[in-house]
Amino acid sequence: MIENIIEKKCIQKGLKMTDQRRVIARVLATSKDHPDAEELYNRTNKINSQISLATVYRTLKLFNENGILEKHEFRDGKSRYETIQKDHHDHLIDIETGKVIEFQNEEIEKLQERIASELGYDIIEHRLEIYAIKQK
Amino acid sequence: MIENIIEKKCIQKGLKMTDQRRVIARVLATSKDHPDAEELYNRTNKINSQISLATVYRTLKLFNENGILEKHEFRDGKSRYETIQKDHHDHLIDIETGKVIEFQNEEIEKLQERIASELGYDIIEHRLEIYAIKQK
DNA sequence: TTATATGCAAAACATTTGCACTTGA
DNA sequence: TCAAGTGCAAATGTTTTGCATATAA
Repeated sequence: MIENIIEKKCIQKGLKMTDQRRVIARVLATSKDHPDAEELYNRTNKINSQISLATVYRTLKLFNENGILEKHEFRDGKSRYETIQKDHHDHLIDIETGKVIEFQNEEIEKLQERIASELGYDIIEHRLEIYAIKQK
Repeated sequence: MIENIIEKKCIQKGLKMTDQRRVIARVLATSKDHPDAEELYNRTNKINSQISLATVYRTLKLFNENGILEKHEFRDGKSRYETIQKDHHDHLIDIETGKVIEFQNEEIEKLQERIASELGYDIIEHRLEIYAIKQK
């Protein structure tokens, strides 16, 4: 009985584990990029062709609502997903190749906290995306 | 002949000034919020009911491509527009009310430049959005 | 057993586009 | 005049949903 980190979280949350969810969880756990729904549909179907696109969408939504996945909307019109990591990071997107690079910067995090606090707010989440091109 | 700043920019860029574009430009120039296409359609139609939603979309795209408008995609599924200001700013979105607060922070800008540079990139644009709730 | 999940196809939603007609310069 | 802009309706692309059937617990 091979379990992955996502499946463990599902069980913790009391989510019913169907074959479809197990496969989607496995694909997500082993994806090191930021796939969209269609791409996940393609990847899961190589393992089990009984998974519909609708189920992929429903499962992504469920996992996102349960704090298992992060949903990103970079500027290409489709949502991309990533398993939630221990350490928060932001993204730099190469607008020529679409490549996504992750980075961390504690100082920026703190500055955001300070800005929100000065405006009388508590941060729920934030989004920092840098769209850039390779230096020539 | 009453002109606004947007209309001036259009003329500078050599864009043909139709009645529709003039009305849309006027509405944008006097909007202090971040309206979406449908909302702009409603506002322009109070002035001239001969403007179609398709033309609003086409004009927003045109203005955006010509550096007249900024297009934002906050997390509500529709694009919002704002005239480009002299000084760059980012946004804090009150997720309970939808209110958008603008803020500036030079330090964050510089940190981003440094991060991109260290990764070998030049920034084309960036997006920093803080989603927050009022402190209790 | 039974509430919940699924597949399928249709619907929803914001946005774009083809085409015939109109208009600004 | 005539290239460019417009209105309308149809098309698009992503995501959601209604409903009948299937399944985990």
